Amino acid sequence: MNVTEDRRISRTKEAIRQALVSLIQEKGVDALSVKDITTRANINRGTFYLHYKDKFDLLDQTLNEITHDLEKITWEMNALSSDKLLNTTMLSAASVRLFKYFDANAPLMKVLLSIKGTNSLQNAIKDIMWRNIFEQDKTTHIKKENLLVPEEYLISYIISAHIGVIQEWLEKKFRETPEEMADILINLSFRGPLYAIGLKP
Amino acid sequence: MNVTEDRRISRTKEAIRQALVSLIQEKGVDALSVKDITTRANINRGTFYLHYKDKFDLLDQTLNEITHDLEKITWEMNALSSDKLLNTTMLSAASVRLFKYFDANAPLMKVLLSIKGTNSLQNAIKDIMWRNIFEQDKTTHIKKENLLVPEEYLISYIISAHIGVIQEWLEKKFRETPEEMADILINLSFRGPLYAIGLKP
DNA sequence: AAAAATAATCAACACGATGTCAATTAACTA
DNA sequence: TAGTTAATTGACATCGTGTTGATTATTTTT
Repeated sequence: MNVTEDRRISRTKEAIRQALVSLIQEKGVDALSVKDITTRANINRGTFYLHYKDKFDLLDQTLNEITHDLEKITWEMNALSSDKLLNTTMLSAASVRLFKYFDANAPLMKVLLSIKGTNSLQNAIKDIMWRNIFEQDKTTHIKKENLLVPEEYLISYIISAHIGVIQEWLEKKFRETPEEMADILINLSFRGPLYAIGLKP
Repeated sequence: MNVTEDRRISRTKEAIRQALVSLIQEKGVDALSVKDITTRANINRGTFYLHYKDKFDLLDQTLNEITHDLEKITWEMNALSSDKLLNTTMLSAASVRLFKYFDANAPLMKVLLSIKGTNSLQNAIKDIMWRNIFEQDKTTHIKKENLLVPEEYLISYIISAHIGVIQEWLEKKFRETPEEMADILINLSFRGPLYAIGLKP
């Protein structure tokens, strides 16, 4: 078996990806046809179907690639952390790295983040965050018997809050730097939104 | 000018609404055609176009009606509150009322909540919550100069968190009661997620 | 460098959904 | 009951879809 992909395939897929991104920015993901994509990508419409079943399959595969990227990043960041402690410095560094990735792929991330369902980026991020923040061999350990509310709602609350902030950021024309965003997110998470408001001392 | 709508129109729109809801549950909103809807609604396809421009227009108008309902509910709840104080009892009652509405319209709410963009239910809820929680003539007043993080991120964080919990709830087969959900949400909001985890004393 | 393998192109096809229209029928309102 | 308005019907052109078989072009292998 051969590991290297045929160059023609790489080129085609790359062209499709670029067309997808640019067209999403222009007309959104709903009003977007296979024909649009292939025309923009300068490839035959039939070629598209050699690689993807339909538009949704393309989005699915794209989602998988992005998810893989994100997992790789968090994995690498974890490897960097010498001690098994969950400290703010490490978290901040990881956040910056992720925000940079989001920034570089903003148009795609916007669309993928807005898709719900079992096989969504939201869920993928949910899994990644859960693994990296709560299920690690670190000092902070959550005891389920201590939970005041059902686990799933706690997760949804925290993850949705974070994704909401990221989405707000992605929609901006002039975005804060990844470093600033990491600060903001850590502030909100650790001091809490009520503190950030100024209600809690 | 006549205020009462022609009965035929009411019937047609009602049939379309019902067809929309049932079909959304079966095949989702993406794989859903005007033909599907009109067939299920037992009306002529042409009739659909007498009332809506296309599928998205139908979703838009539906969104507007839902938004209107929600605004009416919060308005009524506010009127009930005799004093101008923002107390937990009132908040809880309002939450219960809203959760009941979500419950009764679950299939539709699921879809509408998953739609992003300027004209989305997410944004409508954002506006409503903002008006009702932060901008009222009550004791709690937020001073923008006290904010630790930019206002928009704070809003996104809080609103997204709440919507995330609601969505998690809507996806369940056997849902907690509106009363239980109101408790959960108030617990998360006022004591904070970290407290709910058991990390904060 | 030639041969073998495989990807991309092209043209054509049937199919289904879309949006519109004019003429007709049916139902509602006043 | 008369007048108004909504719904139906059948038809139409248009567009995107997904597939196919034959052909060309490019890449990989030997």
